[in-house]
Amino acid sequence: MKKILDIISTIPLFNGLPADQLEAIKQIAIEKQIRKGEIVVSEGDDGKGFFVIAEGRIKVFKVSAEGKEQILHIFGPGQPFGEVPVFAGQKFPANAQAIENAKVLFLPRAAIVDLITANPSLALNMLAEMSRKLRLFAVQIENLSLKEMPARLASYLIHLADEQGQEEAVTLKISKGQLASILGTIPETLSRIFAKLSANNLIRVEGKKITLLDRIGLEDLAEYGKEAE
Amino acid sequence: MKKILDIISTIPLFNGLPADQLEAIKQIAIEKQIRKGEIVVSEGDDGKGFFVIAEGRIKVFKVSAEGKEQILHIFGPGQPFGEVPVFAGQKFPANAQAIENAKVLFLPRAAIVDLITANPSLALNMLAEMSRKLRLFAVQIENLSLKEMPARLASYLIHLADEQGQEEAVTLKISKGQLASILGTIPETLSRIFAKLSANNLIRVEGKKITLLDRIGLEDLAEYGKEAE
DNA sequence: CAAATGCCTTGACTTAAATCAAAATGGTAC
DNA sequence: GTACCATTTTGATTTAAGTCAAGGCATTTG
Repeated sequence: MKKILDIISTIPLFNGLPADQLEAIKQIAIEKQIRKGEIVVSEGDDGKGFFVIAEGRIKVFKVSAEGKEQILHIFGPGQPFGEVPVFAGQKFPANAQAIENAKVLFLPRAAIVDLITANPSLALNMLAEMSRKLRLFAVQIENLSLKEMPARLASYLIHLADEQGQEEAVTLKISKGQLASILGTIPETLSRIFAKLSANNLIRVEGKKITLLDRIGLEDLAEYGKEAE
Repeated sequence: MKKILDIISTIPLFNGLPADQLEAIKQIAIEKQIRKGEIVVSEGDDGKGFFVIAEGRIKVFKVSAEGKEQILHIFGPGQPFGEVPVFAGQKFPANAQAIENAKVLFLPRAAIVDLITANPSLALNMLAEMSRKLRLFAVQIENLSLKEMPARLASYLIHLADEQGQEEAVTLKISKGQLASILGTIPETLSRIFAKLSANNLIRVEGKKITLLDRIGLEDLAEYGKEAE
């Protein structure tokens, strides 16, 4: 159990802020415990501030009329979410739910706007954060619209390997059902795609551990939507 | 043919800036004429600054290995684009091409960062701009992943009606082929969906003029993916 | 240990949308 | 007016992915 100030000082968004400003953030931050499964915000809620995760993970997602879920992001410790309504409009554009027990800091809108006004480096950090999210969304749109499921899964596995700094094996940190929701499909289909890539000797699946047997083949699949000849 | 300063002073992004700062922007802005069809930036290009449109329209899009296009945005006069690499990473995440003869202002990275640092209101305007884009992307992901084509088209038409302040008839400002690319499909499919909605008396299509015959029915279709009983 | 629950996989079938091909339409140039 | 090019529409077919249903596996819980 860390102190709030320790948490705040390690959050990338607040990098470069002088100590007195970190102290100011501590003063305005409201700590909140969230249990696994709990809804943090619902689409359409008024956004009176945004959140930074201290512990645990939060998924941000949309739901269709039939109940199908599309995950937009999964955020972990140190990451902010829910900034959109702070700066434009006022409603949250999606839902957020804890997928683990979590602790978040809530930063009220007015205070944050003041801080950004007073601290150019905070403004630039925030712009960098939103730019990264825009980039990720652009990739997600590309994947959903222009790639078939096998290519999407291959992309995801490569991305995961890079992220984990692994060459040959990656570990899923989420359930396969949630992976399906990230990739824009359903568990049945994902299961079949896993089976297909395994049959083609591109990967080996052992529970949550995925071994990348043929990195080149996966990259071709991710890029061109079919295996190299 | 307007003067640069006139253009700059009417751009929402620069709202609230003092006259001397507008003058400073004018000094750093580089004017560029772009002919219809010309590529402004390609995915992967180094981003040494971003653009603001003075005249004309620019589409921002991704392309698949097979050549299918997904339009992410179409921007018009007064709108900035290409900010992502200014604040995070340095490569453009997508392509941009003029769909009309256009004039853009290019704002070099270093100068813009200085301006934002010096002007909190510019920082907040920029954050608002990026927040709007994030919101639009979230909607686009929702549409691509969770809605079928008829629902997507219905959503788009309603959105267009709101935007144009029209109750009953909207005018497409783009070709149907490009609309298909916005909606994540191909012209053949879009044409069939138009025919289907027409057959169900939800709309009447006369070239680029679409009459919304049954707003309630369209809203139900957009929301639930089927017509009301 | 057995039962129950959640998660994942497999099978048979349906369906929305893409593909391929061709015709129709509309505007522009000569 | 006729020819040409773009764009859009229509038709026949294929295909990727979703649906529905059932079964397997594993983990937790009484």
